[in-house]
Amino acid sequence: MEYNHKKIEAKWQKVWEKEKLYSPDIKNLKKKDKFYNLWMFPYPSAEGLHAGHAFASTGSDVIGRFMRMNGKTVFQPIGYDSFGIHSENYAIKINENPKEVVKRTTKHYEEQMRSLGHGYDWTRTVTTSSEDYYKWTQWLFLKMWEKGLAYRKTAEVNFCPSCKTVLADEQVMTPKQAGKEPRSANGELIVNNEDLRVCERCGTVVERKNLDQWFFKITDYADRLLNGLDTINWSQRVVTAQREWIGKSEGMKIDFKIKDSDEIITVFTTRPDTLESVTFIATFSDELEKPEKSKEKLGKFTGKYAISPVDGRELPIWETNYVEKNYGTGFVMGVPAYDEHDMEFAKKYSLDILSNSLNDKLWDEIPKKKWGVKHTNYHLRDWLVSRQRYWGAPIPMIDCDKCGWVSVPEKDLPVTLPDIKDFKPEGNGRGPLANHEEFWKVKCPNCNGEARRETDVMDTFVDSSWYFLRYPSVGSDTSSTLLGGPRSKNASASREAAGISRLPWDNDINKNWLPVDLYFGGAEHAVLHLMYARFVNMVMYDLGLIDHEEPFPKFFAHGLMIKDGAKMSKSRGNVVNPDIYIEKYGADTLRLYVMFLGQMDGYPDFRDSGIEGMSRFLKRVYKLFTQNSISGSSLLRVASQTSRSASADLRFILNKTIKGVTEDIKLFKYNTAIAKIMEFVNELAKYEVLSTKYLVVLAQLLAPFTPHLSEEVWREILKQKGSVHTSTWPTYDEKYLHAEQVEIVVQINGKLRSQLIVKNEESKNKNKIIQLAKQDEKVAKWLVSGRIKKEVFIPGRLVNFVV
RNA sequence: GUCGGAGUGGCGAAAUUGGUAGACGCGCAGGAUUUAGGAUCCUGUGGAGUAAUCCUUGCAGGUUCGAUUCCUGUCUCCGACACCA
Repeated sequence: MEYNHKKIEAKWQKVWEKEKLYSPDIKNLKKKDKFYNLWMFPYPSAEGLHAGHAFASTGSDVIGRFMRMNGKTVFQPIGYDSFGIHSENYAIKINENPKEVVKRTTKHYEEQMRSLGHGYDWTRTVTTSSEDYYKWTQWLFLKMWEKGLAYRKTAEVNFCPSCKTVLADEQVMTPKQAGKEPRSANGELIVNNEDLRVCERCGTVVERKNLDQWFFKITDYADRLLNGLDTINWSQRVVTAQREWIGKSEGMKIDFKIKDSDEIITVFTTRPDTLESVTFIATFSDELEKPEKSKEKLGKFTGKYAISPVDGRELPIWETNYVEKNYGTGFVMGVPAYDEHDMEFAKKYSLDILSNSLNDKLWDEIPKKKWGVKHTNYHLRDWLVSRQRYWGAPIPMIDCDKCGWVSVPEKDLPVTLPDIKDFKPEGNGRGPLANHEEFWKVKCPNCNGEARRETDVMDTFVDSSWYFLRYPSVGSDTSSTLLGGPRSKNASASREAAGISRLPWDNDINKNWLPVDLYFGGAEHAVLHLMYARFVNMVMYDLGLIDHEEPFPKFFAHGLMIKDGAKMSKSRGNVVNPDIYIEKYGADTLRLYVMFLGQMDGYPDFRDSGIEGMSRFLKRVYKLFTQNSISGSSLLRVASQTSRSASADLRFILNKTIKGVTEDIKLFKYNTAIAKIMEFVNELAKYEVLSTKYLVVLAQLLAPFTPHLSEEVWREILKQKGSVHTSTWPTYDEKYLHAEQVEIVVQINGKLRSQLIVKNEESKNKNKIIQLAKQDEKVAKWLVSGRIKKEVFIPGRLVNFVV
């Protein structure tokens, strides 16, 4: 019997779907039994999934299957982050409407993800660009507005000249961080400059523009976002990244009077204890050249002086290129003696340098004498959410000459994104919808007067900030019931008509299923999606709409797959298409291979020769099952060994393997878990006839990694009841965890000289072992020349003679 | 610059209260089978040496009976933040 992966995989994928194996009964649940297993949903790109996605998503699937076999009710949903710039940019490139493109790409993604054999609940998917989803994204905006967390202001913002839209601070990074070659506005490559700030999506150098934009007040949540980090179990590097992005620094705002004027300027400092050594005041300048790395500091004296509140000294005020306009107050007190930047500047412009001793008392004195107040400053800025693009959720706001900005009433949602042909961004500061009067010309919901609808759409990261709250309720008729209200569809429809407040999720369902038990995803979202989602979740919590403050108590940051020494990307041409390998070797082989490559949080390099080895392994495994068709007895006939007590040996190996594999999976150490399964298989292969119990366990241990093959042998060969995936994970017995015989290492001066094979019980007997060791030929040779100064004995492990 | 993480065979990697370095796999070599190739199976495989033995976890030291593991210094690579006051 040959291992026919195509037949086996297609067969069980159908059966599982028919049996609803991965669609839990969402409403009947004991909370302690649930396991909400979430993988960051992908945006459906035109190229389709690559092997890197397979690596990450399989890592998530393995733990889901493991938890299911450990008695949990597992809910593992999947969806598409299909709204936004990433999808739209591609549509523009091929000159097609994004709506049409997304239809195609999501279909392709679904086929690919199904072919990988992941245990997704396909009855509950989410597509952020569908109307029944984005109306709730708009609803979210309304909640932000009602709570005073959405506001409009003119600010200097980042503008991508290629994407022709503004970007949030988090979406602007160095080319390296973005993984892009930097380009100028006209598309030319820029070489040798690591310090540029580019668009996260396209790598184009961003411009700064003063524009009127919509923001979410995430800074109101800075402290809670920071403190919450202590309560969650996340990969350390992500916590650190988020902490640094929030960038809390505690200090003071201190006022300085300006000489011969009523004006007052305020500086922010974290070192009020240096106040007595201030010699100048520095501020930003719009004219001076923006600094680049190691560029020298420039300054221009303003002619004005500030007065030191401590001693009345006159401090020259300088415009400089090293003070940030958008950080603190825009004014810095120059303390050359205690700050290297100030020192550099002071030296260059021959400013005074004063090094009075530090004065800790100033922390109390300054507020007392009303010179200043305690102040905490954050690096985090408010989240700029408007985009001058087409492919996103229209911002549900209306601008009325009489009433000002008025929100669209909830009952009027969604504000439907119209089908238009001219969806390309123009870069004039307004989105494509601004060209469509039929879209923006509306009556004011307040006064019924002439008004204009907002024509910007929302940032993609708003779409993805709440999708995990939606999944469990998808497909339930109750998904849009009143908060705590009756569940009947009619009742909810009539209330909907009446415009009564509703929720995007079923509250009863969400109470049971949230928060997410394990969130699996890439670390590149540390300060983007992961922070936005926490923020939105906290707002929902404050509104009393959910009852958990942190959406992801546990987050695992997986690594990134590498090919030929570089991150997979289309531009490098090193993208590995999993379809080819699934076709040739099967999903199980691919899954097992990518899990075996290296650590889940590492950077494994994909190789063709490696997957062939894995294919050989699975063929051997399959053969092991088909050849050993059931002895029924627990006795073994040994094929290639003349071993003493084969049955006891195998029992020891069995228990050791179960223990090791179980512990490794819990720690996401899939590579070593698989290595242990391989050792087990190598051991089993030595026997001609095997008791079923070993094969049953083998099928189970493999099940999270190779779900199809395991199911095939479980049901068809081992004739077990039900699915292997709902079977109970094997347990081990401590009493079988010691081998009959153990090896004792004998060292002379710490160097390995011999090994003794002894009975397990004897291995802990110091006198006996030392005596045996001394008698050993190889050891004796080393002992003749010297006198034993010391004998070190580690029970069951080693003897070391110091001579 | 600051703060993290890492450096182990030809390759991907294992190994932590300090106790056989290189598990598992790839690759390679030899053999069996085959008309041949492929596939499969068996054996070997860190380096040097006929061997005894010596050397080997980036480098240099230290602690210890014993160090990939702990300490000091140093180099390299990767990541986060970066003129943040």
